[in-house]
Formats: sequence, C-alpha cells, structure tokens
Amino acid sequence: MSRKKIEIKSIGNKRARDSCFSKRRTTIFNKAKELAILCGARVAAVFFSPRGRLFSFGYPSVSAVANRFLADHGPNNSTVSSSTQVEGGTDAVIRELEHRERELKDELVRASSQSELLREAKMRESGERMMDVVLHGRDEAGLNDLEEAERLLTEVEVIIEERKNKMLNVEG
Amino acid sequence: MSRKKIEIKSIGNKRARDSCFSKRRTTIFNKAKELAILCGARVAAVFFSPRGRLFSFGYPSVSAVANRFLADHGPNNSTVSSSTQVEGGTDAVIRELEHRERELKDELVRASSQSELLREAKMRESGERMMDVVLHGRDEAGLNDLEEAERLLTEVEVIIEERKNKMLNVEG
DNA sequence: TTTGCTATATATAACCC
DNA sequence: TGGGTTATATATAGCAA
Repeated sequence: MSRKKIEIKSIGNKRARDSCFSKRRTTIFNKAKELAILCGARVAAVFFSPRGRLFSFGYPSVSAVANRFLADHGPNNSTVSSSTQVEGGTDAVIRELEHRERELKDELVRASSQSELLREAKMRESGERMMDVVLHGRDEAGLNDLEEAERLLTEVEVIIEERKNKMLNVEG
Repeated sequence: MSRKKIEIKSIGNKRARDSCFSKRRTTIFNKAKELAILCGARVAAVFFSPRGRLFSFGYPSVSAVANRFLADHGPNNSTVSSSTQVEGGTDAVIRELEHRERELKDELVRASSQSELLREAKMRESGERMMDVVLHGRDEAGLNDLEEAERLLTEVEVIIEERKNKMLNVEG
C-alpha cells in the first residue's frame, strides 16, 4: 500500500506478518478511538495475533461495550447480526443498560472519594474473591458474586485506563 | 483529514457525525478484515453508533473470537451470537451461522480438554501481577504491564459474563 | 443511513534498527 | 516485538445527492 500495493492474502514471511499485524493493529485501535471520540460511539475490539496473543481495545472500556453487546445477544436472544447491518431495536434494553452504566459510574465516583487505603483493602479482598470465583467456578457463586466481580472489573479497568492515559500524555 | 484536518473531539453537527460514523466504521471493519486475512489473526469488533445501533464484525465471526477467550482461559462454552458477511440476513444466512457455530463449539471442546491446572496456574499468576500493578501503581509499570492487565481483565470479564448467562439460563 | 466527488491527510510496504 | 524512514496507496472532510 505504499512502495507497492499488496494483495489481501496471507503473508507467508513470518517476520513481515508479525510486523504487519503490530502496525495495523495499532492503527485500527487508534482509529477506533477516534471514531468513539468523534462520534460519541462506544467501541470494543478484540484481536488475536498470529502467534495467539490477545490484544483488546475499548472505549470507554471493553467491558462496558461487551456488557451491552451481550445484553442484546444474550442466551435467550437468538438474533443474528451481519457485519454491516443489524436488526432493530430493543430500545428498552438499551435504556436499561445505560441506566445501569450510569449507576456504575456513580458508584465509581463514590469509590474514588474514599480513602486510598480503604479502597485498596476492599479491592484486594474483592480481587481475591473474584479470582477465586473465576478460577474455581464454584457453583455456589451466585449472581451477586459475579456481579460484584464485574463491578470490580469495571473499576480496575477504569484505573488502568487512567494510568495509561496519564502515561501516554507524559510520553506524547 | 482531507480538505481540512480536524481535531479529534466530538462532532457537534448531527448529520456530519452520523456520516462520519458510517464511513469510518466501514473503513475500520474493512481494515480489521484485511488484518485477519493478511496476518491470520482472529478479530472481533463491536461498535455502537451515536444513535445506539449495534454494528459488529468478526473474522471468522464474533462468537469464534469471543469463544476463544474461553477456550484459552476457562472451562466454559456458550453462545454469544454471531455476525458475518454482509447483506440482508435471511434464514439461509442464519442456518449457515448456526452450522459454523456448531463447528466452532466442537473445536472448543477439543481445546478445552487441555490441562485445566496449567491454565489456572497461568491465570492466577497473571491475576496476582495485575492486582499488584493496579493497587501499588508502581511507576515502573509500563504500558505493557497495563495493557497486559487490560487483556486479563477482558478475559476475566468474558468468563464472568458467560457464567452469569449460564446461570440465568438455568434459573430462568 | 449511505454514496460519489476530490483535494489533502494518513497509513503503510519495504527497508533499516 | 516495536520504532524509524520514504515513496506510494488509502482514507476521508466537506458537499451534494
């Protein structure tokens, strides 16, 4: 696409393939972010590299978008979307999700205002519980546990994003 | 970016915003597809338009990519739904998707038969590192650490969602 | 919502590190 | 894996339909 136009077919050379993936992935994630900011959209992207490594990008976060996606395409909902089109609606579902998201954000604000130590202690505790639930998949783990784990995830993800942004601001 | 360079900030004009979303989304999905073909990667992208409509793209499908999380990191399998090709989805398209999904599930079952202990160990290790980075906010934690933490978060989030969905299926 | 147009802005292949 | 360079290939803002 520059010194030479290439066919869109599998790249044989391993080095070239990996390099291509790395560069294009970066570009696509950047473009996804631009799209989100420019248009007020929510985006999530999950890529597996040729070597099987996972890369993801989300705005405002992968989980926020994933939650909404799963709600639309949940277990009891056999709707099928094409890559360029989607069937209508479920405005009610979307409204509910947005409401839930707002609650989560409020919760975040409250959490952020707490003392760092308390927050850290609570989080570590929750984190351990979360990893336990996730890893062992105990059947006794109820919805509440899972939802609590989700809340923690959201919180952690936001913190990570903040750290990353701060870092990028400093570096860029 | 053409007749004029624009700032990356929310576009006020509604018509312009929608148009921009439509064009850029198409481009990004195309680039994601190119990446997948060129590099043999698996990609999934889920976008919500400014108006709240869902657009998704996956190669080979959104569900295949989502399921790969589970195959790699958890004893889960489930249906998220799928997206594919283009154009008006009809029964034929749906049947094809369902068929493909079944194949992918079989593939997943095989993948899941690998040592769970190894997976668990790897994940716990990653989880501990993540919590450490997040809680202590070590400045030495570079972008790579944060991005790794993000990757883990995404994985965990998917697992939790699946557990929740499974639970909801059983209970309700 | 999407498409066509066209002058620019970006992305990127091939090559280095 | 990223990071840099340079000559091209693409993407795209602004308008119009």
